[in-house]
Parts: sequence; C-alpha cells; structure tokens
Amino acid sequence: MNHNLLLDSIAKHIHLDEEETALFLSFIQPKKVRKKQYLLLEGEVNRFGMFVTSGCLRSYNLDENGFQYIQQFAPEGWWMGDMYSLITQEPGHLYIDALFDSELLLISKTNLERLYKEVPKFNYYFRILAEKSLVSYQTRAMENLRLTAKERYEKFCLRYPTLVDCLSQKQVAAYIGVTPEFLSKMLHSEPELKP
Amino acid sequence: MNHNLLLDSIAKHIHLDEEETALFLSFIQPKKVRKKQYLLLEGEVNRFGMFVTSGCLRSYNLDENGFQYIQQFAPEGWWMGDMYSLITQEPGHLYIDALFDSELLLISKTNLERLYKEVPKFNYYFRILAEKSLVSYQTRAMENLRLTAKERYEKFCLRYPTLVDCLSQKQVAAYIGVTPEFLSKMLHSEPELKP
DNA sequence: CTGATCTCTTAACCTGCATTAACTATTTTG
DNA sequence: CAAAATAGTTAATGCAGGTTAAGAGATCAG
Repeated sequence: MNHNLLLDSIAKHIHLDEEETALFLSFIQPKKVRKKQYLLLEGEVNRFGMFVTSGCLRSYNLDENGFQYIQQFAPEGWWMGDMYSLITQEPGHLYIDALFDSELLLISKTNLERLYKEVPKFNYYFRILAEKSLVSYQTRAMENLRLTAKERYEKFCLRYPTLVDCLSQKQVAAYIGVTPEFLSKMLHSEPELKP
Repeated sequence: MNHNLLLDSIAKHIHLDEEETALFLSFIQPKKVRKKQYLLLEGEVNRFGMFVTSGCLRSYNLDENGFQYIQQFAPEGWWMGDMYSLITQEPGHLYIDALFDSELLLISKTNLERLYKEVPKFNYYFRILAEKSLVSYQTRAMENLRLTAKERYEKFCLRYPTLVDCLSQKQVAAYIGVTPEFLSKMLHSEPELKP
C-alpha cells in the first residue's frame, strides 16, 4: 500500500522521527473500495478518519424528497469523514461513498486519540487542517447565500479544475445546490461557462 | 479586567499550571469598544484573535450593492476573528464591529505563535475549537442551500435564543440571507414564527 | 425638543430557479 | 449484444424571495 502521499502531507507541517512514523503507520489500515460502495450511511457512527490515496470519495446529505446535497468531494490526497460524528461518536447525518474505485488509509477514532496522546504534535497537524477547512466552509456558507447559481458554478470550476471534467453534471449540480435541469439549461444558454 | 471567562473556557479542555497561566495572561491585552466601533475593515490584515468578555461583536461581508452578509455573531464567551486573514496574514474580506459596547481580550498573532511554541497543549485547545466551529459551518453551508428562508429563521431562533430578541430584524435578515422586507413579510404572514 | 437618520411595514411587480414531464443519449448490467 | 438504468436536454408552468417605492414608527444627535 502507498503511504507516501499521506506521509508527505504530514511532513509539510510536522517532522516525525522513525519511531513516530512507525507508530503512526501501525495505527493505519488500508482499504480498497469499488465505485458506488458506501463507507458511511446516515444514522451510523463514523469510527474512522479516511485519507484518499487514489480515486475519489463524496459526502452528502439527503433531504426528505431524496435530493442530494454534496458537502465534499475528496480526491487523492484529501481527508474525508463526518466530522460531527467523528468528534462526538454520535450517529451522523452524512452518507459517504466512492465516485470511482478508490484506495484509502483508515485511522480509527481510538487510534487517533492514542496518536494525540503519544505524539502530541499531531494536534498541530490536525489543528492546521481543521483551520484551513474551517476557512473554506466559512467562505462557502457565505457564498451559498450571496452568489447566484452561475457564480457558484464559476467558483466551483476555478476551485476544482481537475474535478469539474471528471464529474457528471448531476454531481456538480448537487454540489452547487441546483437541479440538474437548471444546470443543463445554464450551460447551454451561457456558452462561456463551458470548458 | 475579567479574564475568568476566558480561563474557564480554556480549563474545560486543558489544564494550565500557574506558570503557564501567567505566561498566557502576559500575552493577553484588554480592550473596550463602543457600539458601532470597527475592529477590522475589509482589506486589512487581522493581527489579533479576539475573545469577547461582554457585549457582542459581528463579522460580515459586503457585496457590490452594499448588502451585508453576516458570518458570525460573537456574544460573551466567544472567539472572533477573520480566520483566513489571521492564518495567512494576508488582507481579509471581513468587517468586524461591535453591536453593543463590548469588552474584549486580545491575543496578537505573534503571541499566539509564541504560545503554541511554549505551551504546545494550546494546539489541543484550538484544535478542538476549530473542529467544533468547522462542524457548525459545514452544517450552515449545507442548510443555506437546502432550507427555505423560513426554515433558516427557525434554526436561527433555536440556535441563538438569547440573540434573537436583542438583535434587530435587519441583523437577523442579514444572517439568514434574506432582505429585511422579506423577513418582515414572513413574520407577519406566519405568526407562529414570532416569540 | 426637533430634525435627521434608521428600522419596520405594506404592496405591486419581477426574476431565478424549481417542478413536471417527455424525450434522447449514454452507461451499466445480465 | 440487448435491455435496463442513468444522465442529459428542452420546454411549460409556478413560486420563493428580490426589487422598488412610499409611508410610519423608532432612535439618535445637535
């Protein structure tokens, strides 16, 4: 299994010696999933932090009409999880599944807590990640009120240029919060939006 | 000045001995602000984390039409800042001002970095805060797409019961992302929403 | 106390996006 | 490879919430 992507991501923020690296790796387990396979269902407790080494995961809410609202795409090099459920160990509200065949590295909540205790500088690493992620959700929360569907689509293309051309329009629509019908209409009536 | 509120907030998550407490307090400076006074303008670098010991702050974006979108209210016991600017020390996009006369405790970016170095367990404290805040912005980002104005208003009343009756309708409208005219109409046509 | 500045209300009209439905193109599965 | 399922297109209709405007209370500053 390929741990390098994960170790590199960590090395950008903290230095681990050999012993710490070995301990960390002993806490990690690999997992392969096929396209469409679920990793978490609404109402379940999220017991693993998931790091994507290949492929792409997706997390979303379902509303009462069965409409999907995508919270996050996690391509290669990203962490994924239901933060609420992972923190509280209460049942969460997210579904997590794989958009393509994917390879993951999992760390259980138990091992994560052990890691914080035995290698406290992981508090630094995950503090930095949480802060960056916080900024991007703050921005998105405001943009979801302030911007039109067209503007949200443009931001999405700028922010995720690699994703936008491997995802179906339906997925993009569920991320920016419009119906697939409206996105289709928008792309045809405003040709400058197309790649 | 009253540091107790802040020390209590910290004590809920980490234990500081006397020396650490003294060092922390030496990094903190008090500040009083009057109603409507600005603490940060769009385009400025945010050089202080701000903890509110009395009163209430507010952070917001302005769009090109001068419409305000409120990101956060910070009553007593809350931290406030422009996270993006505080992390990067680049010019930010938020205005921060006081809704009422308020008392604050400030920690400069420089002292915050010293604090992380000299008392590493502050990484734990601020990681926990960042993670909780992250969860609430993830939720809000999704709700801003998924919920109607009426539902957003109801959530706001549930989540900030003390705020809702000391704020003007205009402030609440700018938080839930509707015009004051529409909120007024909603409250009159749906009497069950009123307190 | 008074004019000026805000906040709230009401109402007419407008628009961005949802809904529904029917059809076509593409992908998945047996 | 055929059948079924899924994704995308187009168009008619509807509605949540915006815009504009104008007046009525409030609150504030001189």
